[in-house]
Amino acid sequence: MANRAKATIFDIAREAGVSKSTVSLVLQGSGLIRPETASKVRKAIEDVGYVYNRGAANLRKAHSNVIGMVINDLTNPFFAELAVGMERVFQSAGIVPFIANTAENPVRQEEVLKSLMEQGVAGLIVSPARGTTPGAFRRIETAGLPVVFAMRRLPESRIPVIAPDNHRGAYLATAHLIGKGHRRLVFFGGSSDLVVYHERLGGFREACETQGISDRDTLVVEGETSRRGGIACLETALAMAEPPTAALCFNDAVAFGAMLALRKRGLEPGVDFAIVGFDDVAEAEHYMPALTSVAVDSAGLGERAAHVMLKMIQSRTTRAEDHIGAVNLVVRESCGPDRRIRNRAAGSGGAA
Amino acid sequence: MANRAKATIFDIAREAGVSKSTVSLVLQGSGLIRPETASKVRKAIEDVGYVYNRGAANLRKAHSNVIGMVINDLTNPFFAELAVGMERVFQSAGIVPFIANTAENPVRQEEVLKSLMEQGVAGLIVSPARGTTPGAFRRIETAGLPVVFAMRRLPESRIPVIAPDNHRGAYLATAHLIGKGHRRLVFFGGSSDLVVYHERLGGFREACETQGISDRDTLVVEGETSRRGGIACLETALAMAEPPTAALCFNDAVAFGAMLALRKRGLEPGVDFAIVGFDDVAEAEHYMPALTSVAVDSAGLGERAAHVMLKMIQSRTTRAEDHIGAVNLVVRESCGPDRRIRNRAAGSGGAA
DNA sequence: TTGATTTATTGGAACGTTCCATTTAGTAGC
DNA sequence: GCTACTAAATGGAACGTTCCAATAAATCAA
Repeated sequence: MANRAKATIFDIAREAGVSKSTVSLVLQGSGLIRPETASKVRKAIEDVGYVYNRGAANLRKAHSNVIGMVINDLTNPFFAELAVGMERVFQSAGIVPFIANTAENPVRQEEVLKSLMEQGVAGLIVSPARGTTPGAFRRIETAGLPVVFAMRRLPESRIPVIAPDNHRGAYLATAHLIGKGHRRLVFFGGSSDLVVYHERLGGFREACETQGISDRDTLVVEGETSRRGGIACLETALAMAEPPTAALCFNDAVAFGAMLALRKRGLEPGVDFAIVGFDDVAEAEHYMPALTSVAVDSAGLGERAAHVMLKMIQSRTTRAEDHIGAVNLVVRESCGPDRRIRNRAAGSGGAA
Repeated sequence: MANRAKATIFDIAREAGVSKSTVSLVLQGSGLIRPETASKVRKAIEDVGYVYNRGAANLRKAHSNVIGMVINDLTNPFFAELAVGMERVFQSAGIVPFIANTAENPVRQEEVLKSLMEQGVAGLIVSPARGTTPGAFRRIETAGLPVVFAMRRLPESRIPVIAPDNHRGAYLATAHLIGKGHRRLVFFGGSSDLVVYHERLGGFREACETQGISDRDTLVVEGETSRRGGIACLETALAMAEPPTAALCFNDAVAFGAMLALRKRGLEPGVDFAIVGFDDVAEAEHYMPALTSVAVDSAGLGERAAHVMLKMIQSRTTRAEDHIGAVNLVVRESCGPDRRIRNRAAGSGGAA
């Protein structure tokens, strides 16, 4: 069985006593060949341990069946979820997604994109690394390859974007805190080189304005988007003269960090200080106390992105509509009312 | 710029006024071409927006520069870490790893492996899905493609394995619990269709035997390897007539679940009941209480697996030594001594 | 000057497939 | 028995590279 040199359709042809063209037809599941011939060929394929050479095929065929998925941080379950969502729909479309991780490194991203293109992918779904230069996708665009951005967008690009409604999510969360009676609010974590940051911060600010919280009572503490960053943010905030009583965090990791830091100081999250997260990762529900967070349905967005990509490939276009996914605030235990001014609050739905 | 039909080396050749062979040589960085000619060619490449067709190249070249990484569950940060470790070393070797997720589904795994082979990968690093049939890798083996298993092994396979020393890890953890004075121990989570399960359970059992804990005082509760599974395990264990006082959990997720369930019953993990996890994911350190766990260094194992693969490719072999990675127990706060029999314990290192 | 040697460049065949146009065999109509 | 058609199978060219052997140009030794 299985010679050293790998088998080709010619070997199969010889084995089955037909021509290479017939083998090719069988491989493609053409209805033109007689069933008996087909099964004879299929047996030969099995016997010689043949493996299809897609590279050779793509030389003649219009499009390949692989699409590339470029993710900025696979170790963040939030993005991993996104990838998994995409995979679900591609799988049922007979497309194989290859995932590559850029580890938030634009140089690495460049390499990965290049490699994916050379491999002849039919399309690209990208969650761009922080610090991606505006021109990074020019090559790809001029090559006419369909691309969609997921979760993140680039400042001035015309590439379609699939992302959650960050502004609204932040607005809802902030409004909730204000409704609970909080009057001194802080936004924790993130940094301004991310478009998402501005979107979320924008929602936070709008809610404050709308609901009559003055600028002097809102605070913004930038920081790493990690547990560690959250810890640092909380320390900073509580060191202030008139510290805030509630925080909207850039994401759940920051929120977990903040809660940790509260505990360390003997404060109880949700009682002594209200915390709201963003993304609603699986862990949020199981935390102690369970974290109130803005659910963005990343798997759903992944599916959406995959569908958009499928449609783009099918209609051979490189344009598509943006899709802003609905978000909703999942209220759990991490954000009770402001204890010190409980009486002042007209309070919408106020269990402690 | 950039015509519709994609540019080939012929287009570049015309543009630069040289032959296709010269262009090919430049592309490969051959030292044979005059520097001025080379830069002329490079300019042309830039001008026409050329993208290299690796499929065509692989038709003639011996080996491709992509290796496939097949992961059973990308949403588990533990495996994501593994992937990231591998990526680090491949990157510096000029190899592009494509990651594919099987979502613990053997059928999906089959598809993914097939696709990767068709793509002409140079090798495969696989963390096999639960329930993988013994024959699943026969095709690949007869094709002479180098494969290494990471983290998990298949019952009777000759494919090299890179994995942590599960037995020893479990032994260490169990011995630690016994040293703390616990006499009724339980093993939480996992199921017997995983080789890893038997390894870890084996370490647990050996420690119990060696240290004189009778079979009657040890308990095994199978369950999902998730938070949910951990919750269920704890409920089962505490419902018993003479419940255990300490648990070794199959992995950290199970441990988190168990701690959650303890809290729900008003019991304090680490004080009223000792919990040890396995894997030492990032979260373990930040939990409340911080989780004692067996650190396996998954990123390090990933790097190791990548190195082994590199060596296999280089020496054109399909054999390699197994590598069992060192583990160590990271003691934190989740496993104090048995309160009820504190006096009986000779106790090695016994802060509550 | 001539032949030998080195340096730079080139054309052609090959890689494993698909697709098209053609051939061959089989069936129906008359 | 002939033509007209359909169904099944086939050979050849093409896809975009790499590699090898061959050429052309430049340099050197005598």
